[in-house]
Amino acid sequence: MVRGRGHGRGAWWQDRFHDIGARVTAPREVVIDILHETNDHVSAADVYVKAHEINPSIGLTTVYRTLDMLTQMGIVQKFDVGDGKARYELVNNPDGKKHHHHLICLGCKAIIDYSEFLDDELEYIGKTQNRLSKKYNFTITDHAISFYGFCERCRSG
Amino acid sequence: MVRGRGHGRGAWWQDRFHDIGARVTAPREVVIDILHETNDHVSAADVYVKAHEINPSIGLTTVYRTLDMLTQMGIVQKFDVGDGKARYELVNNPDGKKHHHHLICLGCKAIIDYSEFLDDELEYIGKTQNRLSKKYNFTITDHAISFYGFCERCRSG
DNA sequence: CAATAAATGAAAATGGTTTTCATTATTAAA
DNA sequence: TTTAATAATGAAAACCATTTTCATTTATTG
Ligand SMILES: [Mn+2]
Ligand SMILES: [Mn+2]
Ligand SMILES: [Zn+2]
Ligand SMILES: [Zn+2]
Repeated sequence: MVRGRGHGRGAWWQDRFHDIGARVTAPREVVIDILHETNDHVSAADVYVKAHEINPSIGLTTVYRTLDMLTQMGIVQKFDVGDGKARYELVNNPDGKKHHHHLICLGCKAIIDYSEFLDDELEYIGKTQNRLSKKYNFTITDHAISFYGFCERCRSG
Repeated sequence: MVRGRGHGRGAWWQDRFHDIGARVTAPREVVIDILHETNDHVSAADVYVKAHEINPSIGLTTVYRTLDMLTQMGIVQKFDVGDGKARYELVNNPDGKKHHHHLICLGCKAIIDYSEFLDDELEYIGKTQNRLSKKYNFTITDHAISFYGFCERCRSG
């Protein structure tokens, strides 16, 4: 781990960028700031709208490219709710959310984070992961648990 | 063509169709046959190609519509691997697969079914589902567990 | 068979995402 | 600081899975 570079707030991701030979640019900084400021599961278009408010010269293409790159780096988690557009959220970094999973409403597509009961999860996932990777000769690097159903508002309709 | 309700091979889905007032048509029969014959996680285009071989007059639109309808009815499970096209598989019916989850290769997008260790899963999921639905006032109807990683072939490259 | 409405297929539209390419900006070297 | 190399950018176009439209066909019921 390279140290002595990231001083000051918000420098951690710049270190990560330097480590892989990627440049620190204004559009990238804006995108990451936006991800920091929201607690939501945002689409590329969501990010683009906010980025455009901050700096109208930032294009949608760059938003996509930055989100892809951050996903590749493991800084951002990309996932799908079933409405045709990918969602993104900061995860597993100093300023982002910790390991968690989702409740997804099939009605309004709302996403609820949950990170309770992680000890039970650790036990179950750990054991299962071990057995599966052995049995199927498969290197497991990540997992996702999603519960589907209906939120309070959508339960009536 | 017309069979008595609940009698004969392949009639189970026709009953389900009748029950919701949907008609039993040739294209729908072809699509369901194709889903039966494969053990794969197929895309709409995959199904279309096979359907077209059997009956060239069947259109892609109808394949989409049938897959949607079957998903709606819970006969088919639709899900996303991250390559931009939805996948479908028969599930939870007399001729389909039983409850299971997936190992997804981030390299080649291969999907491995697993249904082992269901007793451990039942315990963990059941407990967690109970606690979550109470805490978030959320009616849970389904869940998905996915492990991501790399299959044997993709581990080298 | 006739009446009726559901289902179908071809073509066009949609919409999220990716590609292309000329221009700009970052970075390390001089 | 200037410069050279090249990574990054944005606008527009392309892409492509999925959906919509609509005229036609077909399953179903009596
Ligand atoms: Mn989340
Ligand atoms: Mn499966
Ligand atoms: Zn809802
Ligand atoms: Zn693979």
